[in-house]
Amino acid sequence: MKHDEKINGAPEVAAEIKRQILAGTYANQERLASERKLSEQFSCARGTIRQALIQLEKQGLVQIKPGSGSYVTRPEKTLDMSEIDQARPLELIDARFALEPHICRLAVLQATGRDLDKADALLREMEACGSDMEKFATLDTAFHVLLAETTENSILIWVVRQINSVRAQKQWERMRALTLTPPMVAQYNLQHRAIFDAISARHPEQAAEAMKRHLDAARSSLTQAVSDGTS
Amino acid sequence: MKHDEKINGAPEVAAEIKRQILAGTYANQERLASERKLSEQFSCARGTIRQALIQLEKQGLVQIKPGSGSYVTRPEKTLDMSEIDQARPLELIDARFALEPHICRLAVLQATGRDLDKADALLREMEACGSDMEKFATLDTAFHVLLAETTENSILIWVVRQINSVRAQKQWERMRALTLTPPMVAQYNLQHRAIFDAISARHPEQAAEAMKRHLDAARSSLTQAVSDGTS
DNA sequence: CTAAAATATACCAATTATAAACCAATTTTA
DNA sequence: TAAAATTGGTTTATAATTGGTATATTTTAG
Repeated sequence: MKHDEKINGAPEVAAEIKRQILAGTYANQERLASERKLSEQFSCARGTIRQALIQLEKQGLVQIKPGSGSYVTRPEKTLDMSEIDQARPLELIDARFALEPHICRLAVLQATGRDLDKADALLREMEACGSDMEKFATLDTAFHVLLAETTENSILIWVVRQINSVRAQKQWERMRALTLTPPMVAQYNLQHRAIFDAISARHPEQAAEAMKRHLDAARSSLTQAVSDGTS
Repeated sequence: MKHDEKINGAPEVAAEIKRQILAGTYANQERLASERKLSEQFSCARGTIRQALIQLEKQGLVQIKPGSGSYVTRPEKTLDMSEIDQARPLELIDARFALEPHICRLAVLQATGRDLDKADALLREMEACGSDMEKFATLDTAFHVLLAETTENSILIWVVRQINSVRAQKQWERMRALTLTPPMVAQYNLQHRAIFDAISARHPEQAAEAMKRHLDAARSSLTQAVSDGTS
């Protein structure tokens, strides 16, 4: 694989090498090409390569040894927020499958009249927002966060908020545009109402099952959208 | 993907660049194209690009460095652990009740021979660590994190790691001292082994049920320790 | 028609990139 | 073991690029 790519500027070079390292092009502790070779591959001066490598060393991705070379030092898979916000939609669905049914069970045990009133208000808004998909998506997020808040479990509340902060931006708008059709909105409204009714009636397992059906529907529309997009 | 998009007006240009930044087109701290290049891409005058960038700088999305370039300054998502690092033990158990049974189901679908070998090694270490409760606690955490990693779901991995980082804190040491008795360790070892066996046998629901029994035991010992402490 | 916005152009100052040469440490070779 | 080759570390001067600014013209909107 040749790299006669036209990349100008130390930041761009650093980004490219970083991409290669994270993509697994180099093994850990492997010595990458000398600064002079790299300057040829990237068609830039050695000083530019040098600045890029120094930048990468500050990030802890490489270790520069004088007289020897630069070595990849990929310490460990450190998952910070920057990596989970590139999570794939199906990963998110799986995570929600893990969390939200049990959140429903806990919500049944903890829900107050106030909680139910707020949820009911959200549902009415959702059912009334017609073809405004972005508004529906916002309210949908609010509904699921509200369920988490109902549990009064600070960890669950925090996790659901973090996950939904991922969903609130990025390429998820495009995904919503593909999956959030009026019929799906109608189905979601019915399923939300089923969840709400089960919680109101204090039936933990019914609520959990209703949530599973809801997530199943979300997963189906997602996989269908993906298969449609790739066919 | 070329950007010969017909966009007229500084506000529109600013909106488009903002969209690209928020959509993740640019990495954080990445230098975007020079004002002259951007003016070509957007087919507009440099002054228009300039106004757009100045507007974005006021919004804190980019930082303009004279003579250097414009850099994306998307503020790092600060994962504010302050809300959960004082979570009560029972909240943690509930959160794990939500997450880990389903993680077991997913682990059954994803587990490789390597994963099972690593898990088995951890279990043997745990079974061999006798009365070294701190060592057992560390390995126990590693085991549950390993299950999450087996799912290859970056969100679940991240959540479990975050939750376990809470569990590693000081106040939990005292809790472990109260709950981690040799009989409990023996029980946990049996339950861990049951979880492992169910995953090895590719029985999702058995694995999930084994995990529920494990968490039930942890909850029981916790509530008992609390009632003993307060009586 | 008028005023605001966008364009086109030119120039300045700061930063960055380039190229070459030389040093010191390491690795390879004889 | 010693010499040779390679590598990162540094300096220097020069060239290219970039944002900052000003001006005049053209286009657009009211």
